[in-house]
Amino acid sequence: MPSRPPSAPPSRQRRKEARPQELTEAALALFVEKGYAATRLDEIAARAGVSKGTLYLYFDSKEALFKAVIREGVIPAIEAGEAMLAEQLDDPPALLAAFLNCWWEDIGNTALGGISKLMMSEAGNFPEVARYYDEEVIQRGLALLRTVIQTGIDRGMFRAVDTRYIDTLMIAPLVHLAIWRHSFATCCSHIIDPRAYVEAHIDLVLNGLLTSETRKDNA
Amino acid sequence: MPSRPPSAPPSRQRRKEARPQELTEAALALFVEKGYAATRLDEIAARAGVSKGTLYLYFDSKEALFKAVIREGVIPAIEAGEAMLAEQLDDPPALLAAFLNCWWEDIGNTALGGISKLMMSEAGNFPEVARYYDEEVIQRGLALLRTVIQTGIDRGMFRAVDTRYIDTLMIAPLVHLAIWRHSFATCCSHIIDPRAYVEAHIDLVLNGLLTSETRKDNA
DNA sequence: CTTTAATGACTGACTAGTCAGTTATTAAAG
DNA sequence: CTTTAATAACTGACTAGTCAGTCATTAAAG
Repeated sequence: MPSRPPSAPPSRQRRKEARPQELTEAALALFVEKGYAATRLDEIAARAGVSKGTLYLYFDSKEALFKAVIREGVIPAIEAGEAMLAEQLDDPPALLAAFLNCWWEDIGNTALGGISKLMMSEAGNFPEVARYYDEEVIQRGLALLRTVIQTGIDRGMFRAVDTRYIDTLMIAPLVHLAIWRHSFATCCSHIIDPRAYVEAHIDLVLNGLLTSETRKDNA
Repeated sequence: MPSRPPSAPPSRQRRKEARPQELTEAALALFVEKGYAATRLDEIAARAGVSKGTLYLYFDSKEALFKAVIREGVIPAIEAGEAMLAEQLDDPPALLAAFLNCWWEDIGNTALGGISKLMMSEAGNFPEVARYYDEEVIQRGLALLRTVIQTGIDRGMFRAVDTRYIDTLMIAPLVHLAIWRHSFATCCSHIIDPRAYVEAHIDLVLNGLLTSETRKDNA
């Protein structure tokens, strides 16, 4: 065994840098699958390829690990949402469709979709985390949606619907699908094609929002 | 101890008849609030006003209790759904609106709404129960919805939308609200007015389904 | 290059506490 | 007295969290 590789350490067992993320990833998967209380720390450690003791080198407690899982998973979600905000508001219907499509592709269809289920399940057991999640993720995301729809209404392209809950109504079927895939989908046959589902949803709500003048009927 | 009270036993401690339901009610409330694994049998028994030992007189195990909670809660749901089927199909739009309203009032807004959350959370841990619930509740309910919508399409009142997931899309926002009220609603301010929410949903999807000829625009 | 010392990531056996499930006992009802 | 609903103390399995020790790696010394 001569000289060490110049730059990259080849296959080490020590991964101080990577460990926390490996652990939170493993924890997320298991928390989503089995729930917080039913997941043992030994399992999480094993899935991450370390021992339970190692887990405690990076996280003070099971609860601290849970919080880290949420916070770490949520930061990309916020960033993804804010990135979408950067788009122009020139064409509200197209922007709404794009927003819903992107939400599914970048959030619902990724590990973040599992966080939706996890938070719904555990909100009651972790009120502080739930409040954080509500304020930093849900309310922010809904505000983006509301802006798009309000613009559409202001420009006379969308009907003057009740705007109090229209944002929630837009996203609910997508969240529902994300949750479904982490619950019943794992044990029941009834398979859903996400693409077709999202497309059908967008078709439905766009036609529900558009005024009779703006919509191009296909009936 | 002379003669007993003529008709009603006044205040007994023994309630063989009523116990099972009292226990499943208590269990449902706690399972929904905290999740299955995080709920202790002592708590359930205490909430039902008995000791843990008594619980074992009526249910063999925690899992058996869980199954009883679901089965007992689900029977009324099936019956309520089937009752709605009995209605005529004369006016699909009105029937769809009635169905969604009734679902919220009779299911989402009752203890059954909690079962939605519970099953979503625990489906992975109880695959057999999930399959039972899927077949006996979800699929049956969706079939009813699909019938209504298909009739509307056949009669030219609804657009010829993709019917594969339209049933799920109709009910998803209501299930979402039911789950929300048993999760984030318990710890986050953001209050939702169910009536207005359901009404806004019906308005949106009816306008999304109706053809341009049939819909009366309010824009 | 080889040896020695130091480091710290990692381990797994252990402790303390929790909780599902059991059972010996009590007491009410017939 | 017998039967049965109910209890409360008990047990054993399981798991969150701890800690004394291991070992791969690095760096200094010879």
